[in-house]
Amino acid sequence: MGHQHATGEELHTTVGRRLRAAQMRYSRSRHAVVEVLAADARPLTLPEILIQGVERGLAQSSAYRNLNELAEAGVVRRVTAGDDHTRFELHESLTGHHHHLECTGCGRLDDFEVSDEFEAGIEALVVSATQRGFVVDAHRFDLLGRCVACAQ
Amino acid sequence: MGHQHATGEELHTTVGRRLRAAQMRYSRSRHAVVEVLAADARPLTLPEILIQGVERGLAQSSAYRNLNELAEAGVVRRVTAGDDHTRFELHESLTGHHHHLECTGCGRLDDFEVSDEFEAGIEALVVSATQRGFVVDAHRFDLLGRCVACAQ
DNA sequence: CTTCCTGCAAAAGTTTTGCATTAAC
DNA sequence: GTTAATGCAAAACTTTTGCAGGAAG
Repeated sequence: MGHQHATGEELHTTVGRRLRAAQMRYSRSRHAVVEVLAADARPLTLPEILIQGVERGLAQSSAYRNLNELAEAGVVRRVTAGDDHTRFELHESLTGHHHHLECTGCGRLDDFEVSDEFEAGIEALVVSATQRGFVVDAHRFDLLGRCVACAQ
Repeated sequence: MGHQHATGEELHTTVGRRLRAAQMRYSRSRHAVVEVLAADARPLTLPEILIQGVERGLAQSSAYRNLNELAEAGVVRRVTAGDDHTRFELHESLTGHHHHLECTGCGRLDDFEVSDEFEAGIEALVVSATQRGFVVDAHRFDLLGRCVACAQ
């Protein structure tokens, strides 16, 4: 939903290609990680990934290792939020550029897309930062508040 | 620089008032934490705070405790970034609203102010999120890239 | 003086790593 | 068959907590 890759097959083909280009194998546990991440349009914590991954034979240490390796290969992106857990989502080159709604109650993040006008406005800020000698690669924009469940 | 409180005395008076209102004491170690945070216009990690704080008799466990308590009292704000360390800065009610430049090389964050037009553009997004049932309290906007030192 | 805060050391929680075994190609 | 990836258990780190002693008001 809202992903650039409509079918899972297409996604796995792309990921497989990208891993092979990095001399990495598309093993069963990496496949499981990608599958779990693709199932939700929001970043997941390691415990969340494990719940669904364990039944596909995914061990905790492999999950951590896979996520780091997949991030290095440009398949996964680390997402840092307000609580103790690092979160992970598929890379924007696979799902499209988006931002997040972060619930300060339960910690949950949901994907959130913004208007093109807003994205264009960011460009002016990039110029300003560049003038300070900062080389801009990306940006992060989140709205913080209460999700539907936590708003009571 | 860019802070609402020009003098340190004014800052400590405000902080002291805010703590007393919360039935908390402005102890020596809380004073040290505030002083260290006020000295830099960027969020600091706990190790960074300790380096300067130790010589003022600041213990690690007290630093963590103070930072959490000061955050609860609205004097300090937790800032989450890309690495393993939580960062802390003075609350925006003391320093003014701002955003951050985050270096993906060394992890450093620096304060960054944006135009009023950009801030106004965020309001439209808040409306959009509200329509999804999300109650917005705040926002976070960071530019990610390489700081002057890491850009080579 | 009474209550809150501190410091130490131990515990808790998340993430990483060493190494023998297994799976991918 | 080779080489890379896995799984287990142990280690490394960051952050929190219990409790006796000390400081703030």
